[in-house]
Amino acid sequence: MADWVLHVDLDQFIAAVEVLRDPSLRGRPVVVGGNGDPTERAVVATASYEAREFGVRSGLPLRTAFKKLPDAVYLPVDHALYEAASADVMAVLRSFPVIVEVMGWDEAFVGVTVDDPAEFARSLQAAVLSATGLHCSVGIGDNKLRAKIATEFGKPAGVFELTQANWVEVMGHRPTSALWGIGTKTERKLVELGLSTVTDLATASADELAARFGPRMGPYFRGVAQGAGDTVVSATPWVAKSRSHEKTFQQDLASLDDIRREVVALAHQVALDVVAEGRPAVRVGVKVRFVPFFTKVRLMKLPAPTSSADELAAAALVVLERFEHGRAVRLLGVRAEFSDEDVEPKPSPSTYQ
DNA sequence: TCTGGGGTCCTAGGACCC
DNA sequence: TCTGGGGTCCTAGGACCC
Repeated sequence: MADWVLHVDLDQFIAAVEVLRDPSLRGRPVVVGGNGDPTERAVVATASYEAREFGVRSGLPLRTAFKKLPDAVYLPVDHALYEAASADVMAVLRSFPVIVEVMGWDEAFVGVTVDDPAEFARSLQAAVLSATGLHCSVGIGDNKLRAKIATEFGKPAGVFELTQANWVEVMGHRPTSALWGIGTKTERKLVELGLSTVTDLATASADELAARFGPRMGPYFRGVAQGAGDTVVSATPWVAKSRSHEKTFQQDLASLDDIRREVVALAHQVALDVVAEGRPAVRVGVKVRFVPFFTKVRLMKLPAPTSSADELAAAALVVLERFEHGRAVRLLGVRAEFSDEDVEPKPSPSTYQ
């Protein structure tokens, strides 16, 4: 028996849940996003595999998707429906003798001690499918990083194992953006340092990386390229460090009065979440995305912690005054942050194996 | 192409204090 | 004299992920 980290990821989760609700959608290109109106300012939340064949994928503006695929089915995002489906899936996972760490609506790490992790992964898939009608892919790893990356190779509905034994063979030649935690920006900076592949990064100088990316991130990136990762799967419930609401306006806001009114409305929404958390906010932030598309954030420590909607709104207005106004606004956001105290410290990236 | 919404973590610089 | 270095708090910005 050995300890394994499994990563369970539901296939095209949102689209799959919509097909369960309306089986007539099966086999058709389905695009979920915004209010379901593809002429609005919004992006694709999930596209079914049929839609992905036409280049429609998560993050694509709905208007662009509509140009590529005018005949697809466009649906609004239905949070409550997906939350319920997600809870059903997590309950199935928890019915096994395992530790389940939920990572979002459609994915979780599963810590398990078994002889044959592939066989166990297939039993998880079968149980999820029979209980919920949803397919999932499972990555098997000797830590979270490898399990998470393995899942991509298992899609759709498959199982893939990635450990120290096959890491270099599978990952060594790939671009660094294939790693979890390295995106396009960091990939580009690494290429500038002459580091194109995972193996390049894994064998790079830790000192040079620290000089370029900082004392923690530099060595952390190198460790990721070596496949190093956290092995601890924890069922401890997630505790929010902040709560926020933001809104993109279908028409840009030009008047300061309108901007103030929307900030107050967002602050009141945030206050509902703060009250629900049962902890007062200690900082308030305001985000403004000006036309054409540049974003600024200002934050303020509150004179005293509060959960009051009026106090949060008043603070948000004070922060709002600190922006340079004059340009039209396409997005506003308000965020409340909670105290770091009383929250368990997370292991820092440098403590990874 | 005309770019959502909700989060987390790291870095860096200035203010302030000793 | 007008120079030093360290620590902490606060804020802005960047990057990444789902």
